[in-house]
Amino acid sequence: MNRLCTLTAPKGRPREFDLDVALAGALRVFWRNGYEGASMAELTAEMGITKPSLYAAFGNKEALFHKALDLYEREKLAYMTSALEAPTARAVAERLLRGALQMQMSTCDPKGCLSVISSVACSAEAEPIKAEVAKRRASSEAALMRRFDEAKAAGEFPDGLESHALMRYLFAIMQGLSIQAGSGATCTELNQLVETSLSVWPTR
Amino acid sequence: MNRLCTLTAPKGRPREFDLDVALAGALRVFWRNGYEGASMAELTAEMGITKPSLYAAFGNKEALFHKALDLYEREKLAYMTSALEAPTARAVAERLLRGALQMQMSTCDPKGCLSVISSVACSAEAEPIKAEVAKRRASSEAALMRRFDEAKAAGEFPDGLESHALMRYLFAIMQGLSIQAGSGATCTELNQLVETSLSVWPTR
DNA sequence: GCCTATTCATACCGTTCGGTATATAGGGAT
DNA sequence: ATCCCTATATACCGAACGGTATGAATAGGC
Repeated sequence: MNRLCTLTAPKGRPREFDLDVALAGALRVFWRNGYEGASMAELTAEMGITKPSLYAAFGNKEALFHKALDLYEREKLAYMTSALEAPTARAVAERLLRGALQMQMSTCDPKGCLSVISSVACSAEAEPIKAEVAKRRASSEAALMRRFDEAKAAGEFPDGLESHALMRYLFAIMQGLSIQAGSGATCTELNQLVETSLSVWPTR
Repeated sequence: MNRLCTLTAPKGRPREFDLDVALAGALRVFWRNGYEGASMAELTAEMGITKPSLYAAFGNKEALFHKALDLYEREKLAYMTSALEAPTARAVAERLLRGALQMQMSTCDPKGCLSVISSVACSAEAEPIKAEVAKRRASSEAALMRRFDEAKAAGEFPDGLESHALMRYLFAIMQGLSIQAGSGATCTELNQLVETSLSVWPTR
């Protein structure tokens, strides 16, 4: 009864596709079209699998979206957590803005930010989707606010400027960046936006 | 053959609903749900008319959306054009930001900005919608840029700060404002965002 | 009163939506 | 070889989608 690997040969017929590859395909579709704009037909086409395979492997459309959102945060939003390690609040902001810019300049990924797209779209059916995205965004906001609280305690901000307000301001710029990227702004224009934001960043 | 008013009694059976009231209802639905998220069933319910009446009066869903977008710009975005008359670039920005804030604080209107919502959502079918919104936004951007060009010529900006870049920066903040308003930010938080943006506005 | 023109209400069109029942194919254990 | 379990492919489900055909209702022009 010596089993060398129980993971690679579980039981019945092995699946013929790669879970990660399929999920990456699903992410692309959700990213391009939003949750409601992504049809099962387009999803299965891009993932290279049939509908029953999709449902067996991922549950349903909403569960698939959650897994795609996990992948998105893990692979595409990694710069956000690492940016928090920068030495000053301004450096954090710079790494966040440049990270967002760099992501939008990728020619192989869809434009815009999946989180922003999903928090906007759309009808009543997608309310749980919006709620989930809001929850995750709140956690990102909390992390950045903690970092800015440190910066404020270190005296990096002008008097009267709350870390909470500055966090919200920085997020607004990044959200605006993704909106503009999604509606056809050029890399030059997005770069101008980042540079302008950095040039007006408050100093004490 | 003296006709006092050819407009009020055209020919056949008079319509039993008010065009403007119905259009206002359509605007609410598009505003809440986006173009694709708005179903004909919800539209007709909110407009208080039946589907054939809708098609006879407005054409089809896309034409109805265009008319609703016209109404939106006329009634809800009027502050944008009037803001351009402010004496300085900073005053223009202040009126734009406070105008956007005031609109988001209305308790009877949906949250977020219809233009932003429509430019994000959603699938391939809605590509002409995105294009139309992009066209209108470009005209708003051009108007603000002309105004900032004047300001730059008047020496209101620091050296190296282009009016184009500042216009894009201000739009980004307003877009971020509408994103945050649409995902449940409180009036206090949105007000903080506006105040912070104004407090860092560049001066020469 | 009758014709014409327009609106209204109902019922329906074909298509697409997310999701599944069913039968077949393929690998591990015995 | 047989059994068991899982993945595959096809074909299908009811519901909702945007849009329309149809006939009754309601006005003006003659």
